[in-house]
Amino acid sequence: MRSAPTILHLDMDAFYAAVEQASKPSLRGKPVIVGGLGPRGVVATASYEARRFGVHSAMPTAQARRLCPNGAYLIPRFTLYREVSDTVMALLRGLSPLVEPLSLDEAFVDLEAGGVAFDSATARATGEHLRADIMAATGLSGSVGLAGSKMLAKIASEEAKPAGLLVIEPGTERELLAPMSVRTLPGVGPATGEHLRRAGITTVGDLAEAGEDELVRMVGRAHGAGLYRMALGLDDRPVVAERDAKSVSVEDTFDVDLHDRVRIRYEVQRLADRCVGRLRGSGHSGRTIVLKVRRYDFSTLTRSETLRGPTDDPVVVREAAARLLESVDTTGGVRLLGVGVTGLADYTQEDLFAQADAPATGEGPDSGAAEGGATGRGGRGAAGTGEADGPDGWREPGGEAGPAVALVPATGGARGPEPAAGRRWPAGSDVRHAVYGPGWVQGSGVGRVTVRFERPGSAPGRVRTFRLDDPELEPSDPLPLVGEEEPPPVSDTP
DNA sequence: TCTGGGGTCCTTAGCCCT
DNA sequence: TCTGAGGGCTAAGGACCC
Repeated sequence: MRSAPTILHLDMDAFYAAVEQASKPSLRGKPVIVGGLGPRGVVATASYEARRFGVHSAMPTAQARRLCPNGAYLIPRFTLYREVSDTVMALLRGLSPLVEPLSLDEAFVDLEAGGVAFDSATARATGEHLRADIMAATGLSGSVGLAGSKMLAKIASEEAKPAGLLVIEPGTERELLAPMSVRTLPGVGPATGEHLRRAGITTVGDLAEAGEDELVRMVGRAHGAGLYRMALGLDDRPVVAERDAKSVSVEDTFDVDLHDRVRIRYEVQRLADRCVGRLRGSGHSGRTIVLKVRRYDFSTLTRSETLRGPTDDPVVVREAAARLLESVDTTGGVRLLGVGVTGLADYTQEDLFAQADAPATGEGPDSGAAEGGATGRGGRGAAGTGEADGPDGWREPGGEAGPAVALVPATGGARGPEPAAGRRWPAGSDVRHAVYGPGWVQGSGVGRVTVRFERPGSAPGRVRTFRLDDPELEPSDPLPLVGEEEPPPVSDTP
């Protein structure tokens, strides 16, 4: 705990939705919902306009549509979010070498280590400059919290939202925390919150009063002791710039529960390959293979197997995952499958034992192809190709995700034939038309795709509709949010 | 109404070894 | 030599976070 508020927490406001509004002028001031658009999708981020309708993160998209039927529903574009995030993180690293990113839109900064702030006044000035710099560089607003510890800085930025800055002066924290809900504290979710509520503990002040022994008795040793310290405003965790990954995993939820055992086996193999692709991409190998199965009733079970040594061999991971699957009863149906690797080694090493006795397998999906497609099915499935998954797991619109488009029946994944229409146009994805220039897909279906032609710096643009296979229309990369010159006005006739 | 994806950390329990 | 305590490892599940 420091004597000056020199730990800064930055939280970008409704980040994904704000990026979409910045890049699509017609959406500014309108409810925008970014997330999974399939039947089992959930909301990743809702703009503040959408939140007024009661839409919030983690809500099923179907429910959001009922609450806010006129909102714009878009799939996430992680390539763009990552670019914007890189710009923001670079600004933070200009303040201090000690920057700890928590996600694309959040980070801690140790201002003291950067030598830019040693007291309240300089810390506040630094935070205000930062907000202005982020706005200038990205056109987006972020909220800043400043305090003497990470926990308090994070609480401060939450209180400052949206587009604000709050400093918690050391010495005032207990008084400030006391009336707040226990749910304000990091690590207190629905389960712990309910547990505490049943014991009559609803505020941080109640927690402090309960005492450490009582809390340890209620929620366990580590959690109880940590909770008590947080209730007193004590938190001495340092800002850590580099964090080693501890596990790598991939999972898919299917639009329709899978029943066919052959298909389930095939999906597990695909996931194993994707997982290895990610594992190799990160320069790791791992020793423990984990299979995750969520059944029709949402009950989730995991099975794991630890190998003699770390591996990044797709055959080894595939076979381990297949063995684990054999111990799982899937007769009621499966809504999610996942494959993960833990016990990571920070180097890649051949697993000679396993390779020596591992015959290459090539089991295909040739039966059981009639069941539902994954919400975000990857079309390639080859190991080592790398993945376009975002850090929050949403798949990029690479022409594969897009339930806003007429869904093509699953045809057995990597080996299936191309969809009849040839191309898919996920809502929100970037396109370029030979005549009209850059735009984005507003929606598609029944053989047509509707495109709005506008760009980050332009006025709201016009909408046009094309055939799905229009040769003049093609997917394109996102345009930068700021710094692009306004293009000449587009002629109204082709 | 029906609940994503990728992580981390903690707890509990069984087993083996010292 | 037997027994118990305790540590390390593995497996499974749960809570939480963004």
